[in-house]
Amino acid sequence: MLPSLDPGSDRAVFRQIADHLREAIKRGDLREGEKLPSEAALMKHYGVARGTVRQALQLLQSEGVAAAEHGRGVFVRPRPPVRRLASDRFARRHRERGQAAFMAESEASGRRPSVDMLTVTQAAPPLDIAERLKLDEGTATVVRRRRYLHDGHPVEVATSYLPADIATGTKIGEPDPGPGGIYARLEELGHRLDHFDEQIEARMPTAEESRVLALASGVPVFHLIRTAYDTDGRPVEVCDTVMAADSFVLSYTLPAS
Amino acid sequence: MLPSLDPGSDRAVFRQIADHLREAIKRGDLREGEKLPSEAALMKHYGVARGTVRQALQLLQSEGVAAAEHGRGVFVRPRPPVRRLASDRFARRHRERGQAAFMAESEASGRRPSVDMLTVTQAAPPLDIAERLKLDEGTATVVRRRRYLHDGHPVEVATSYLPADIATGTKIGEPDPGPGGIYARLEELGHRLDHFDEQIEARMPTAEESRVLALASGVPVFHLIRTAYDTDGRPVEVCDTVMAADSFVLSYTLPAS
DNA sequence: CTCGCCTACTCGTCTAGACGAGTAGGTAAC
DNA sequence: GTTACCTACTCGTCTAGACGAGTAGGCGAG
Repeated sequence: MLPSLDPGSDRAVFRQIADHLREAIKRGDLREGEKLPSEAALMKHYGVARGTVRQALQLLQSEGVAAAEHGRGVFVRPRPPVRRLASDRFARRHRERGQAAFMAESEASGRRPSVDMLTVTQAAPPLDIAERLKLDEGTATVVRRRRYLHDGHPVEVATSYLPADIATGTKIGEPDPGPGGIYARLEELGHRLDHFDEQIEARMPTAEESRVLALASGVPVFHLIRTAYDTDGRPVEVCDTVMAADSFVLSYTLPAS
Repeated sequence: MLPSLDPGSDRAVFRQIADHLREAIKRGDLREGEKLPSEAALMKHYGVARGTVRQALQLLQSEGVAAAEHGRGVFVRPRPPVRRLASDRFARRHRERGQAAFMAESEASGRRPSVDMLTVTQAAPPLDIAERLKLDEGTATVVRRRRYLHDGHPVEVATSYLPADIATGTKIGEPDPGPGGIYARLEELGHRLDHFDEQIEARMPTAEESRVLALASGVPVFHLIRTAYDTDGRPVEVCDTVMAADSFVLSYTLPAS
């Protein structure tokens, strides 16, 4: 099934082995979730040392193509179900049905959403967040942190910051903010939402993020920072979100004029 | 400068070494572009084998924190200058100044943009592109492929597909489409642009992408697929773009209503 | 002064072996 | 039948060494 090494090639042996396995996956010889040949089998097939085989497998893992499981083997990394996030996902019409954005969308796609590790505290935000909220450094905010899961698998951690003068003493400062989520509460408090600015970066996860999101190696994260503005032009919330990039497709509509 | 190993810890030695170096970088002891201790120096400092040191350095590279340069050393990966892409970047008012989107924006941020590896061909698009263009499989399109560079560094490769019945025989089918780029030409041809749909994914690069974009290991890519619609609701262009994720921040405005 | 070579240092690749730890299936004791 | 153990197989970590190849600086020949 796997070809032999090309001794004339100047491509490193471990790269050639990785190429062979990658092709086999692409061809469909090895399907999603299927087990790759064990290190021992590859050593025998190619007649190389274990270190060389491991380099090849390491490469595939860093590409996000394969994932090793201790004691079991190396497997073709299954692609998790993808959530599509549309740019109208925070539109009022969705909110008025009484569901927060994540839950509504996730259920629509036929999956079981849940929230986890919810904490609500009061603290001064990081400097860049304070700037976005147009607050002086050290000004108190209500900080809502939570983890979102999809069919039990963590996919996203988000931290919201709201100026304390708006949120303290309201349902926003409580673990359960009630139907429609914090955006519904903000509007009830007289802060009619006008628009959101969303900034997107992609990078490799920190060790901490890798743990909390249970990420396989070779999976980057989306880092979203969203600022909500009310109709007075005041920023009323900043939400800092880290998402497993293999679980999301983001989608936006851009104006042509 | 670097601490010693904790023999009592159950954390693997190579992870501890990577932790130490990561902390040193975070603390600022090692600055952007600075050289990490050589493998030999780390072997001596920690009293471990070279393989162990290399595992630690490999880990940092896969995190995008460091980058090795053959024969020179391992360096704290400098963060390249970032381009911010706003959601109005294809607005008509920009186009009317006679510059295509990339060039205009790049020069505004004080950098030297250039385009490279430009090819224009006629071919049937991949199936998913054909679907977005609402074309039957096998229908011909004009395919424009190019690479964008920023101060001489490649940052983005893009492939545009336009229905042949619109584009063939126009300036869109020529290497230089003229002032304002292909969107200006489309509008002149009577296809007034209405809006764009942009879909964003993030993933690790393929070997091919890694080469063309000269990516360091540990740098993911943004994969954008943008569809342009005219005022008749007809899709008139699909642009498939792969961007070095460390060189971009994407920014969008979302409606609240 | 310039060019080319030599050398020391750097990372890249590969080998051969050791021990540890997680998994899974069979088997023997209860 | 259930439980506990044993064993074979898997990947994870670490060692010690070899050779290759790219880089950069010094030094001598021209």
